[in-house]
Amino acid sequence: MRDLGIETSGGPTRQVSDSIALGPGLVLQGTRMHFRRNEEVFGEGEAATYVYRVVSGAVRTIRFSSDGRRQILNFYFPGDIFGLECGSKHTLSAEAIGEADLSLVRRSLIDTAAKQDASAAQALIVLMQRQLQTAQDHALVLGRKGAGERVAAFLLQLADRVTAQCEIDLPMSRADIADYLALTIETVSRAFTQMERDRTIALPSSRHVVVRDRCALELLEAA
Amino acid sequence: MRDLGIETSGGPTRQVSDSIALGPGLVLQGTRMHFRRNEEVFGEGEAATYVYRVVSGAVRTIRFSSDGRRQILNFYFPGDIFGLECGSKHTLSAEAIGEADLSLVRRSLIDTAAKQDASAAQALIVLMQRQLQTAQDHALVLGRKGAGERVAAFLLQLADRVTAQCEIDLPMSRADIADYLALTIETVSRAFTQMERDRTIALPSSRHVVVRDRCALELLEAA
DNA sequence: CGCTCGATTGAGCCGCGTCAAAGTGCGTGG
DNA sequence: CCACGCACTTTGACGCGGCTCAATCGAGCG
Repeated sequence: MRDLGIETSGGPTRQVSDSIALGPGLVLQGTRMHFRRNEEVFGEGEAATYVYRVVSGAVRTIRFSSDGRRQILNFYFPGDIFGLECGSKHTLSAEAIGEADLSLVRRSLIDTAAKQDASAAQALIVLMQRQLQTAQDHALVLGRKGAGERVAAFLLQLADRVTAQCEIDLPMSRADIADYLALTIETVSRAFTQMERDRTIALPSSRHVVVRDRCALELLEAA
Repeated sequence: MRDLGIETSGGPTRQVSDSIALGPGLVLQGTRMHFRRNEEVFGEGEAATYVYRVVSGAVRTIRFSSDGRRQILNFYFPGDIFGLECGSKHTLSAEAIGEADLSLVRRSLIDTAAKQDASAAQALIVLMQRQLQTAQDHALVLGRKGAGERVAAFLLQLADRVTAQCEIDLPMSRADIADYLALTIETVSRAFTQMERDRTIALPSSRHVVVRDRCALELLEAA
């Protein structure tokens, strides 16, 4: 893991105080850090010292299968919390997709808070439950959907997380989408092209998607 | 959900007191219940009133995709705890695979215990973490492995959970295995047959697997 | 003995991966 | 400002792995 720059003040990355809301009335002080494009936040096997909250940008969590192929397990966007998905050691790695600002809180602080405040512990459990739910949804997509349906599900999922419900700015590349959906970049690209042909979406640029017919997309997902 | 038979004493199913260890020195009283083959333990959308521990037999958790295809998310064996994977409502259903004895504990009791005892809350979080880890492993298998590798991974996973490291009694049908691995029964069957031809396993009967060459199995899984 | 349900085996097909070649956008340097 | 290079995306041709459909087999049970 790169130097977190918390003990060493005055590093090149600006450090702004930030906070993570854990429970009602319980807010933990965090340290803000900047990560560059494709920079690793933490790696598989490392000690899980911090929990992270996305302030700006986006983060992907990765695991590699034994033959070296990459599987993206989840994407995290501003407001999302990640890094608590494991015990003492990380079982996956996390990378900034583009330039990203994260807020860090020591796990030890969180554990202490959870011990003293039942509502904090409850909030932690709810966070874990949401993560588990997401992982199971993902398994369902990977197990039971075809290529077009996977891409449709992905777009709908993003659309629900974004303010402008029908304009999606993709922070990630086709390769990232492919590795998340367990497809190839070619298949993802073809799915986008097909949807554009069907007037379901518009693609003003490869990273900008306009949902023109949400119903058609939902129909596609269900297929 | 079927009548839990807890308020109504003297039902047809025998009720034996049992317990669930939540933390060091913290054990919750549970009620033992018997479930028949393919009987539903709880259903998607129902209120999540209980947490369950497998005493004997095996349980599968299920979700259906929008087109009606079944995905098995996990199998639970004696000692395993399930039913805490969601908030107030179940987002999946659970069924007994064969005859099964389960120990039930009210969630309200667990929540109370977690509020009063920090180590209990910690134990809950560890349980959730393990579930999350399992779900992510599953996603990796579904996303990145071929048919033979999936079946190999499945057998190795079972072998590690069973006392006799190389003799596996499968409580579930080929259909269950197929729906867990997101394959068809035919493909699962062919994978078994292939492994038998390669002398990697022996199949004295369709539900009984003998691992003859664990290394070959591990090699297959990694493929 | 014959029925039924689950498992196995075979033949053929189709969706997605693989390989290869353009096409596009953007930053860099002349 | 334009030329170039690089990374990313798109598009096409083709092959293969796993799904579909169908028949057979085997075990448990009335």
